[in-house]
Amino acid sequence: MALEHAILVSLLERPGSGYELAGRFERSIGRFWTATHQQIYRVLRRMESDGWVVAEEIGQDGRPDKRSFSVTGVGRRTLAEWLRAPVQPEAVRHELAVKIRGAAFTDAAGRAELLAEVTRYRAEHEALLATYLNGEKRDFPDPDALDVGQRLQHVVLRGGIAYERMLLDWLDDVLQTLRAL
Amino acid sequence: MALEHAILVSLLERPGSGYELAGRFERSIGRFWTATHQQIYRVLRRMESDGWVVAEEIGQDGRPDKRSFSVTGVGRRTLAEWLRAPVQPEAVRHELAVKIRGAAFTDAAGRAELLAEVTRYRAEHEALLATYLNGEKRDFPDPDALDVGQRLQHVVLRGGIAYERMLLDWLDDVLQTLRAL
DNA sequence: TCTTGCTATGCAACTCGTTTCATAGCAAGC
DNA sequence: GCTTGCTATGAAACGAGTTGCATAGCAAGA
Repeated sequence: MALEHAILVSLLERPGSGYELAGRFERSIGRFWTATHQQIYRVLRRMESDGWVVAEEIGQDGRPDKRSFSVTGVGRRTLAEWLRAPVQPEAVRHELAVKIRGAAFTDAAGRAELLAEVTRYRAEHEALLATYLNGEKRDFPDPDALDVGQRLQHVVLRGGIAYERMLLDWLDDVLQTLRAL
Repeated sequence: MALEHAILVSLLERPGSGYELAGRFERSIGRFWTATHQQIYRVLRRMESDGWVVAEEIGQDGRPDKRSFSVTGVGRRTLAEWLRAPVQPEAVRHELAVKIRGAAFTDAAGRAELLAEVTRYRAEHEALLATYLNGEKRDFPDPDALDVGQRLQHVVLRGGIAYERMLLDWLDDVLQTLRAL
């Protein structure tokens, strides 16, 4: 499990409440590690009781109080230790690939519907690539003038961009293959 | 959940026992949908009681009996229905990306260790690409002489190859970035 | 001879992840 | 006035996935 560690990284980049973290997981970190607010709150409680993070109660008027978390020395050391450990082999789950192989066992109408679905899926990822490229222009306009953290964030974003480009090319290949059956 | 559907596809490609399925998930299907033998047995039992598959008891001498499963008409229809449904947005979990961003919060020694780990990880995926390319040469030597099922299997394999190539390029980018910090 | 490994299936316990629901006040729009 | 939506947190239940263990016979190698 690495949700704890993803949270540690996010809180080191900037302290924040569970709610704020959930928002970040929706937006930026969720690109490479997804989590719902339920998971985040549960894991945060465990991390707090293990002393990895501490909460600061912030009373707000008009809004519910929030608890802003920051990483402790223990949390930093835990992260450093995890960084040294080998990357776990990841569990691949590519539903579309299953569907494509499954298309061998349906009729022409079913394959036509799959083709339409792949087209829709492609458009979704084209939009995602566009937001990545926009984010890159916005956040990293001058790649030579970045600090260490920004350079690392940038290389991860480049990974997302490379992935989306590869995916779009492959989806074109899939569409051609389906049409040519 | 799509483990059921991955199993249906695999059993349509060729009927087999839970054990054989587990082997296929280790080797070929596991490239895009992982599962352990525990999951497979459990799901097979549910699928059997729902009438998606039927078992044929095969007594073997010297070895334990096995139950070979094949897909029923109900199973086929279930698969066809699932094929028509939209692809679910997948839960991305890219541990290495978390580690790379985490590297901003460790010292030079920690970053050196991460660099070594990325190098090891790269070698692993280089080997994986080699087995994909070998499999492609072996199973699809003449791309123009394939039936529908093989064409679809081939395009999925091409996806795997494209992914690994993209990943290797990106890992080179990561290594350069880490070295230049 | 002993260990390791393969075929073949399964139980039990646990952790992880998702979904649904609940509370609560405020702001914005219809 | 009513609904929708945002900030902010959490309980409860369920479903999915992992890990460890058990059985059992045979084959191969140290």
